[in-house]
Amino acid sequence: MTKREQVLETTLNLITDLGFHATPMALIIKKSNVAAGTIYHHFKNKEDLIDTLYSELKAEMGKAIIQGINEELIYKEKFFRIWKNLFLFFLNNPKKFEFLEHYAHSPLIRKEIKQVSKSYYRPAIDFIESGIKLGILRELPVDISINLIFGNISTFVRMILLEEIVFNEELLEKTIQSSWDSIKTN
Amino acid sequence: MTKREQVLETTLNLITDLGFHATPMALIIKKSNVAAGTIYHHFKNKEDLIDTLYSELKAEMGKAIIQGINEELIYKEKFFRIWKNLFLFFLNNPKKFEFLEHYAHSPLIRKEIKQVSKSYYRPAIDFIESGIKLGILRELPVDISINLIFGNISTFVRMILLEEIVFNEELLEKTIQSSWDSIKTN
Amino acid sequence: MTKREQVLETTLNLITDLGFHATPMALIIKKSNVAAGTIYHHFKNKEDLIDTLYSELKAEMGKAIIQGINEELIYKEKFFRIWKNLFLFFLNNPKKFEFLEHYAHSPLIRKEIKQVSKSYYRPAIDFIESGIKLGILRELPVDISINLIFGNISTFVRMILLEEIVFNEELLEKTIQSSWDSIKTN
Amino acid sequence: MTKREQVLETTLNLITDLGFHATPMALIIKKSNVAAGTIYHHFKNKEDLIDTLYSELKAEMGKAIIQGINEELIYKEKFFRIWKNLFLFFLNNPKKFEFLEHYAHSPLIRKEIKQVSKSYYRPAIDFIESGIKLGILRELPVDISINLIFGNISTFVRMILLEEIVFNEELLEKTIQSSWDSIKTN
DNA sequence: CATGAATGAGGTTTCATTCAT
DNA sequence: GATGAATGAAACCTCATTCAT
Repeated sequence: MTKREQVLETTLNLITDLGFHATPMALIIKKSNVAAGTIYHHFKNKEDLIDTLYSELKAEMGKAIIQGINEELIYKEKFFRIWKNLFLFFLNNPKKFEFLEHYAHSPLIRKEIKQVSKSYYRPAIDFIESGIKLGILRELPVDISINLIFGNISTFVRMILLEEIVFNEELLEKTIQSSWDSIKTN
Repeated sequence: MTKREQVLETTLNLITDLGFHATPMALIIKKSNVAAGTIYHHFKNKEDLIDTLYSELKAEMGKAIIQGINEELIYKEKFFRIWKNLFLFFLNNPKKFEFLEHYAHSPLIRKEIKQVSKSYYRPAIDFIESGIKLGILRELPVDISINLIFGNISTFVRMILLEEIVFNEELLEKTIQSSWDSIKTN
Repeated sequence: MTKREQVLETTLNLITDLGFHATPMALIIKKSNVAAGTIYHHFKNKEDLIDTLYSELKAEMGKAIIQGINEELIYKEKFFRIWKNLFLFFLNNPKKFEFLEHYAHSPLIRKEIKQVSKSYYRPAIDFIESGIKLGILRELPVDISINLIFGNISTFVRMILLEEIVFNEELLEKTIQSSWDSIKTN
Repeated sequence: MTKREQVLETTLNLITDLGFHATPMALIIKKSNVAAGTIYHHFKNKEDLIDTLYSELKAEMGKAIIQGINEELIYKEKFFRIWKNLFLFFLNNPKKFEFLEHYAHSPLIRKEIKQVSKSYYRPAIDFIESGIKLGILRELPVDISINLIFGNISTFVRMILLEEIVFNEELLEKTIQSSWDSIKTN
C-alpha cells in the first residue's frame, strides 16, 4: 500500500467517523503514518484531497453498478441486477457509502468535480432512458427516476447499517419490487 | 424578534450557503447584529447552536406535515395530503430543507438530539402503521416506507430547487403516484 | 448572612480550591447565589474583591494572634502563646490559611493593601523588638525573626493539613521549641 | 538556544514579573520571538508549559543543592554547605526562586508534577535522615526539618531581594546558625 | 519521495463589567 | 440593594500549509 493510498483510506475513515470539520490534517497525518509534507506532495491541499477521494470513490461505484449486466437479460432482470449491484457495493463498503452520500450535496465538493463524477454512471442513465423509450418505464424525467432508485437503495442500506431492520432475501426482493413499482408503467 | 431568534435565523442562512466549516462564529455574530457573548449566553457552544437549530426545525417540520388532515378524508387522500404538506414545506423553505437534509446523517448533530427529533413525526409513523393494518399498504418495515416516501419527496424538491426539472401540477401528481405505487398493495 | 458576606466566603473557597486564574466572576456569581450586578454594587471590581478579602482576613488573623496575652506571663510563655494562637487560627481555618499564604507574595494583591495589612500584626513586631532589647532574643533583624517564626508555623500547619504528619501535643511542643531555639540567645 | 528554551525562559521572566493571570500567551509569543503554533508544538497548552517550567527548575535546584558535598566534610559542615548552596542558587536566580516559591503550593501545578519533582531533592532527605540516626539532629519528622530549613532560607533570600535587610557574611552565619539551632540536638 | 519543526492568520470561547429594570 | 441579559475586547488554541533537510 503506497503512502498515497494510506492517506486516502485514512481520510475516508476519519471523515465518515468524525465529519469533515472534526478531521484536521494533523489527524490524517498522524493516523496514516505519514509526514505532513508527504500529503502535500501527493495532493495540492485539503480540498484537493477530498475532491480526489470523492472522485475515485464515484469511479469505483460506477464500475460496481454495471457488473454482470449483459444483453441476454431482459429489461426487468437488468434493473434488478443494477439495483442489487449498487446495494451490495454500499452494504459492503459502508464508509464509502457514508462518504458519497454525505458529500453528494455538500458545498465542500467543487461543482466541477461533481460534474466529472456524473459521467461515471452514464450507463445507468442510458439504461433508464431506453426503458422509457421502450414503454417499460413511465414518462418521468430521467433524473427523477434515477434519484428515486438511488434514494431507495441508500435508505435501505442505511437502515440495515444502523440495524433498524434485519436484512433478509425476502425483504430485499420486496424493496426492489417497491422501487420497480414506482417507475414501471402500469 | 429576540436576539436568540436573530442568531438562529442567521445561522440557518449562513450554514446552508457556506457549510458548517466555512461559517465561523465571527460571521454569525456580524450578520446577526449580536455580540459574541450574547450567542454564548443563549447557546453553550457552536455545536449546541447547530443542535438547537436542527431540533427546532424538525419540530416545525413535524407541525407542517399534519396540517389539514381530518378524519373525513379516505386513506389515499390523507397520504396525498401529507406528501404535499411535506413537499410544500420544503419547497417554501429551501434553507430549512437544505439544512435538515444535510445534517440528518451528519456526525455533527448529536445522536441524542436526533432521537428526540424523531418524536416530531410520530403522527406520520402512526399513519403508515395503520395503513399496513388496514391492508392498504404492503407489509414493509414502517421505517422503510417512511424513508422511501421522505426520500422521494426530498429528491423531487431538490431537483426543482436545482432547476433540474420544471415544476408543474402534472409532474407533481405523477411523482406522488410513483411514491404511492411503491408502498400500496397490488 | 448578607449577600456581601456570601460573596466573600464563596470567593475564599473557590480561589483556594481552584486558584485565582480558574475562578471567574461568573463562577463566584453562581456559587454565591447572587446576581452579577450585586457583586459590583459591593466591590468596585474583581481586584477590589480580592484585596478586600485579603485585608479582612489579615485583620482577623491579627486579632487571633494576641488572644490571651496578658502581662502576668513571662516572655517565653507569651512567645509560646502567640505561636499557638497563630498555629490554631491557621489549623482551624485552612482556607484562610491557604489564601493568606498564597497571596502574601503575589503581585495580585496591591502593595498598598499589603502595607495596610502589615499594621495588623504590629503587636507581634513590638513583642520581638522588646525581646531583643531585653537580651532574650538574638540580635537578628526583626523581620527575619518574624518571618522565621511565621514560616515555621505555616510549614507545620501545611504538613498537618496535607496529612504528611499526624498532629500530637508532643510534636507541637517540639516544633515550638525548635522555633524558640532558633531565635533565643544561647 | 532552541525555540523551546526561548519560550521557557521568557515564560519564567514574564510569569514572575506579572503573575500567571496577567501573562497571556500572546505576550509570551511576542517576547520569545516565536510563532503561536511553535509553543503548542512543544507544549500541550499553557498549563503544560507552566508544569514543564516548574519541573525543570526543580531539577536544576536539585543539582545545585548537592554541589561540593564530599565525604571528607563533617556533618555540620555539610549542613552549612547545603544551606549555602540553596541560598546562593536562589539569590543568584531570583526569578527561578520567585517562581518555585510561588507555585510550590499553587493549584496551578498538577499534583502529579509536584510528586515527580519531589524526587529531585532526595539527597537532602537522605542527609537529614542520617543526621537523626546519628543523634546529631532532633527526632522530628524529616519533612518538618526539611521544610523548616527551606522555609528559613527562602525567608532570608526574599528579604535580601526585597531589600528589607542588607546582606553581609555575619548575618548569613547568624541565620544559618539559627537554622542549625532549630534542628540540632541540645 | 519523505520528513516534521515552524508558521501565523484566524478560529472558538471566556470573562470582567455594564445598565436598564 | 438586587437582578441578569447583553457586551466586545481579548484570551487560548487550532490548523492548513511551508520549507529546509
